[in-house]
Amino acid sequence: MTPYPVSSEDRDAFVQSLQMLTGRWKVEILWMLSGGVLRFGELRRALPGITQHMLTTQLRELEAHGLVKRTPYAEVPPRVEYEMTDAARDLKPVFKAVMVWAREHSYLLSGGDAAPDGETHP
Amino acid sequence: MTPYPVSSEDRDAFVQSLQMLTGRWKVEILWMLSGGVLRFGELRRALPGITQHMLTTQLRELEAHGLVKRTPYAEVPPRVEYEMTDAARDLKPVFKAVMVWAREHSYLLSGGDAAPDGETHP
DNA sequence: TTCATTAGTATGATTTTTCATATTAGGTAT
DNA sequence: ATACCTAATATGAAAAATCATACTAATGAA
Repeated sequence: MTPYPVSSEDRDAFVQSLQMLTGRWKVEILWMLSGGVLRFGELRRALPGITQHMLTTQLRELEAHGLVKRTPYAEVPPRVEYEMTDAARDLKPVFKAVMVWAREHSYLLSGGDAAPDGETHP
Repeated sequence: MTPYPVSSEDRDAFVQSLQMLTGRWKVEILWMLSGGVLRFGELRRALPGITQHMLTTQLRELEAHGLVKRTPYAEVPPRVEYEMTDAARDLKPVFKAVMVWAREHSYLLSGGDAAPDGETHP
């Protein structure tokens, strides 16, 4: 009915999903957490350059979007553990699809060094 | 070798690919262009709320990233046509993977109305 | 001549995002 | 009592993204 291959509802869902991953450190945080549970300080040390404030806010946003689970312990000094949710783990096919695309079109990415069409260096 | 399921190079490629689609109007522009070639003014009218300046800059960024092709004609008044590139069309599997995820986890998205686990309202 | 049209560019304001630094609470160890 | 440790908050500055408005060039139509 529309000239477009997808509905505008689907487009909106796509935009929303994209926004869950939009943020200076979110993908890197998820990448770290894909290795297992980490506490706040470990995450901080694993992400050189991030400030405490940014780590807190990015984690809170990920948590609000249901991609990260936060577990505080009633201890002193405080201990708070972070881990991926199942929803975040289910993003793997998305990640894979992007990687397939990125490999196919690596010439569009900076830092890489491939030619547009099955071309290798002589 | 690493505790992570993907390499940091893959993570960087993922981040870069994501950034190509990051921008207030980029997905909506691509969505419009998925219906076929459009000239600047048509695109502008099709995107209520966008300013000329934003449309220009978003299109230029998409073009620089190889997702949009720009074809200016030497006419007066000027005519410039925009269309998706093959690379942009190849993003379809990514779009599909995100949609599968979004449907599975629609309770995480705002605007929707599904329950977390195969639950419907009584 | 004057006006209308189109795809921009110029300029500045506003909003959002990110960064930098300091401070806090409350137990534990000394 | 004092210093220490951790996760977090407070505050303000800087940078980036977005928005709002006005202006331009060149030709054809009136």
